[in-house]
Amino acid sequence: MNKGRSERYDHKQIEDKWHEHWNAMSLYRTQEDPSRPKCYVLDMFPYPSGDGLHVGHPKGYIATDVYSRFKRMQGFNVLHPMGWDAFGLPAEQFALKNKVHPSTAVAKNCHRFKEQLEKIGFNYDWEREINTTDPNYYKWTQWIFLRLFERGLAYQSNEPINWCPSCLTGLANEDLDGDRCERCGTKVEKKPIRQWVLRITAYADRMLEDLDLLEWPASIKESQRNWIGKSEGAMIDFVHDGATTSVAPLSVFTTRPDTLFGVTYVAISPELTLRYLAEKIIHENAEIEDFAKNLIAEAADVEYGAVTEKRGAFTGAYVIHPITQAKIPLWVANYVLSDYGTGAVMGVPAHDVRDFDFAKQYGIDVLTVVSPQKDTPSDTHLMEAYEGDGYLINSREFNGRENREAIVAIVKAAKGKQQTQYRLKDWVFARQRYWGEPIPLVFEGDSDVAYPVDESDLPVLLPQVEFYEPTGTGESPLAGIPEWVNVKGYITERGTFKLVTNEHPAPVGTKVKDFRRETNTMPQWAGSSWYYLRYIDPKNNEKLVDPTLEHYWSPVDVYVGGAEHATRHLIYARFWHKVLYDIGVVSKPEPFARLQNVGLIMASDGRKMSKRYGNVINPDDVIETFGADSLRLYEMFMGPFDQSIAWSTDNMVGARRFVERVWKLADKVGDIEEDKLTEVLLHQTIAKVGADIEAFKFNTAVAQLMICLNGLEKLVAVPLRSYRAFLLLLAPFAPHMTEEVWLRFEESESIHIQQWPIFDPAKTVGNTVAIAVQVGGKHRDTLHLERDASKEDVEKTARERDLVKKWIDGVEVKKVIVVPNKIINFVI
RNA sequence: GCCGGAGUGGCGUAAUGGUAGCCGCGCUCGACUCAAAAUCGAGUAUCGAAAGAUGUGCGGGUUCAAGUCCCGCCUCCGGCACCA
Repeated sequence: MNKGRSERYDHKQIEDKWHEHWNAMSLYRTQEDPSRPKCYVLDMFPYPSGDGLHVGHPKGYIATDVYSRFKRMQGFNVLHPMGWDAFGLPAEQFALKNKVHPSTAVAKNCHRFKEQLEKIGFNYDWEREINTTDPNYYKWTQWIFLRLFERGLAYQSNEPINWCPSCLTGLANEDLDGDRCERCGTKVEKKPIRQWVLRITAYADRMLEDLDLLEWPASIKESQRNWIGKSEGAMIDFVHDGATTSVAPLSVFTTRPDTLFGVTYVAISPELTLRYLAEKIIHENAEIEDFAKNLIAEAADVEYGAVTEKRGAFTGAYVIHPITQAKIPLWVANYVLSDYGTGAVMGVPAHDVRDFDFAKQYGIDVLTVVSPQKDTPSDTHLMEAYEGDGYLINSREFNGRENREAIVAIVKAAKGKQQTQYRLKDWVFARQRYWGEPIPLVFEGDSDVAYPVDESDLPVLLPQVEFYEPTGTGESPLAGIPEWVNVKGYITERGTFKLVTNEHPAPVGTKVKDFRRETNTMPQWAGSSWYYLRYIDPKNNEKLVDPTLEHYWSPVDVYVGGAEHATRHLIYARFWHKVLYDIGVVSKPEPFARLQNVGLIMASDGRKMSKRYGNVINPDDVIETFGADSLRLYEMFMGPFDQSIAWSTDNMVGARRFVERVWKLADKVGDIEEDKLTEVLLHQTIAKVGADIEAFKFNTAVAQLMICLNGLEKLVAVPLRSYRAFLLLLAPFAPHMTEEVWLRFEESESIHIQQWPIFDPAKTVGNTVAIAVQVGGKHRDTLHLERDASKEDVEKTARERDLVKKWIDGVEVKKVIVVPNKIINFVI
């Protein structure tokens, strides 16, 4: 029983002690157990920066910790791992600045991060710790690349890509913030360099469709939908006027083929104009060439997103309308984007605001072909474009038909074809930097035909070198390491490159040749696109993941991280997962069944916490002063989990008080019966806390625990039964203190492997209820009655109350509404 | 411009269409103390002495009853944006 009065609550002593014990007894080690339901709870693993953690970082980790402890107590076999996303530009730049090798810096930073995390008392299974920079890990990142390569999902490109002149590397579209480098804010340039690109667009449709399978926040799904940007429409060809049959016609993409008869010009982007000039499709014309070049230069100058004046010029060339065979003037226009669709649009001024503006400005005809009412003559003097639906006019045999309904027929008549267009672009996957996974490909001689490295030669190790500064020429620093680049080997019958060394000579009779390695590395997103699978089988060197284990643990049940990953990590990981699904490595179509976004913790000044502003709160300091349990409780209590809220050390004090009051309450615990009121309170609390944790409403779960504590404190003596249940409910939030107190009353093992308390719905309600009395919708009195009292009794009692009489005497009561156990309203 | 989300005390916030402000912070008063801190107790939306009235961004509406539902606005946050 009660082992004497408690000592003063010494969080430091208690927390250190339990970290050691839990470690020693491997309390949180996870093993597969097909007899129990599994629950895979995952945090977005951190990039271990040199600055260490601030109090905002662990908020999500605390939530998954609470959730996973709760699920374990409910009988689930829980997988809750942690690791490090340690490749990438930030790590490399940190290393350059501090004059250490990235691998040294990473090791140090990981160590520091782990130390900080351990102080918070997380229940991670550290035996499954992973690190994306570990060759045993990136072997499999490279392996996945080879699968992409062999399926034609990785291709080389010399198209101009986004080049950050400050980071000295190419960037994917997703790494841009408008037209600036998302990392350093520098305006990116278009630069044609050789790149590896992943064909993510091939999966656009499936990624869009399968969003419906996911229990994710609506905002994230919406962001992904916007990012993928699907448009249904048609591709329609306009033959160049006077061109020979060998010249390919000009294709335009349109979502409004129904307006085809309203085309009064066709506009092409300045880039396409230059190409047409070069190919002599447009007659040599220095004026137009200068004009197009100017438009390109201007566009590069203009602030991103700014709406600029529409400008254009007639090129002198014509195209032929696919149905009417009319000659349509070909214009160059600054509002036609070169990298969406075909870089050409059909101009329908009457039914597109942009085309209307352009046509007005240059005196181009406006021809109405859709009229909102049937049999209404067209308004030949439109004041603005009509983008709505209606009936076709001026459209020959299609006149009178509903515009949408006629689309298929018009496309057919124009010999066009239905087509879907996406905003999403293929993923620029190569980086011209040192600190990333080498892309496992080789080239023979000067050829640009790539051969995949044979699987038996994986991983392709990143060479340990002194000098790894970027070259700035667009080449990776690896290109400057000839002893790494130049290799000997042969091409196997499977078409793979097999390395030949002194230790591993070629089979007799094989012709060994010189090859050079691909020197680009992978972007930081590579390692994080599949890491959730590695935790399932972290030591496997034969397979990416054992199928039985994968089948047991997949998918991740709850994934927690910041909303800023909506269109990068969460898109890339879904893409890779679907490829792995197609080749049978994983068994579920989606990696993350449920996603919960964690809101930022802002500094108390309302700004982001940042070293730059000097407003960072270090969790180590908070834990030193208040303890990890208080920090955990406060971060869960501060507000809705997904909302960003400012840190307040004042409010932090409240959490600490709560912990101390629970601690002190142990002194009042006695082996006595639970009275009815306390029983109801406990059952209500069990119900509420469980439901709230499941729903990630930790703030109201903690509030309920406080309500419960307030109730227990009012008792002269606290029944052991009640206190026990309370500790169990609090254990996921405050694992150290509850463990310490628990073992004062129990001979048993840890509180964290106990059964979660069960509640009886019948016991969550008391015998009496408070019923509000309203007269004319206004609150006038409160009745305390037996629960489930009849409507008649409630009304009778209410009518006898002075406070009610006062309002209903002398007025006509038209109606009486009674909501059982809640409210009675006299309608007057 | 399109899409998604949010506006409630001094502050963080809470409310299956059913007593708006639970819980916490702060503040006020009281107890304990030589004193202070800590702790404990009482109070704390606004106006009003009270009765009562008012009150969830603004304006309408539906309903016996609206923070919650509907219509029209305003503001803030996030995504996309000359995307054809």
